Amino acid sequence: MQGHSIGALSRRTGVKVTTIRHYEGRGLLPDPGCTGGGQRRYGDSELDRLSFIAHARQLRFDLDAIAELIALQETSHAAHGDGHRIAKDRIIEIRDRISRLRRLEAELVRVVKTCDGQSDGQPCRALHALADHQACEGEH
Amino acid sequence: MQGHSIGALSRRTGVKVTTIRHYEGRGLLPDPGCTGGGQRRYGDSELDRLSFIAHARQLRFDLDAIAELIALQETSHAAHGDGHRIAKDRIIEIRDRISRLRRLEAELVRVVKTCDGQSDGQPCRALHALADHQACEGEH
DNA sequence: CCTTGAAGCTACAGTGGCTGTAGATCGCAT
DNA sequence: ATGCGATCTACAGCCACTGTAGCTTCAAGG
Repeated sequence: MQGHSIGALSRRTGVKVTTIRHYEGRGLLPDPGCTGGGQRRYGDSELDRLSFIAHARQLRFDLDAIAELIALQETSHAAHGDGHRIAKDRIIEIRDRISRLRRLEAELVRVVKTCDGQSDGQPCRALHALADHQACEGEH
Repeated sequence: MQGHSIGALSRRTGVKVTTIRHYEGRGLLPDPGCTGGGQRRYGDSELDRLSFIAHARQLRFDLDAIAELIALQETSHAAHGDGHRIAKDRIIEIRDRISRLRRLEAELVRVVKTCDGQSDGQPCRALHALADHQACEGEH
C-alpha cells in the first residue's frame, strides 16, 4: 500500500474524517498527495502528526497553540524553552479552572440544600437562592 | 424616572449592553417597553430577571437551561422537583469536569517534568511526551 | 469488464454565547 | 439649537467543529 486513506487515518487516530479535513483547512496538516481522482493519501508522518494533534486537543490545547507547538517541533532548536512555557501556561490555566469549578460546586450544593427537605406547595427556594448572588463567597 | 435604560441595567448587573440585547433575542428577557424614539426602558422586574440570568451564567448554566428555570419560576407549582433536578444535574456535571481537569493537570505536569532539568541542544522532550498518549493513565 | 455500494469529495450552513462593526438615530444638558 | 454620548438595527466574526446536499471515486465481486 502506498498510503492511508482519510478514513483509515480516522480509524487509527479516533479523529473524525470531517475533523481531519478541518485541521487541513486550518493548516495543521499539510495538503496531502492525492490519487488521480482527487482523494487524500497519507503517509506515516501525517499519521504521527495527527496523533500529536489529537492528544494535544484532549489536553485542551487550542488549535493555535497546537500550530505553534508543531512549528516548534520543526525548528527543533528553539523548541526547548517555548514548548516548556506553553505547557506550563496550560497548567496554570487548568489549576485556575479547577479552583473556579470548586467554588461553583460549593455554591450549587448550597443552592440545592436551601431547597432540600422542604416540599410544601411553595415555589422552589433553590430558584430564589440561584438569583441571590449575595450569598456567594467570592466570584466564580 | 420611569425606567432603567439598557446602559443603566448593564451597569447595575455587569452584563454588557450587547449581551442584554442578545438575551432578549433569545427570549430570556421580554420585549421591554420603549420610549417614543424606540429605546428600551426596563422596570425592576427585568432588573431582577437579568440578575438571575447573570448569576446562573456564572454558574455555567447554558441559556436553554436558564430559559427552563425561568419558565419554572413562572409556573411556580411545578417548580419544585424540576429546579432541584436541574441544579443537581449541574453538580454532577461539575464534579465530572473537575476530575477530568485533575487528570489533565497530572499529565501536563508529567509532560513538563520529562523536559525539566534537561537543557542540551536536543529538541524539547516535552513535545515528544505530548505526542505519546501511551504514557497517560486513562482518558482525559 | 461492469456494477454496486461504501467511502470520499467540495461547499456551505449551523452550533453556543457572545463580541465587534457600521452607520444611523435618540435623549439630555447646555 | 447644538453637541455628544448613548442607543438603535443588522450583520459578520469568533472557535472547533458538526451536519447537510449533491456529487465523484475506489475497490471488490460477478
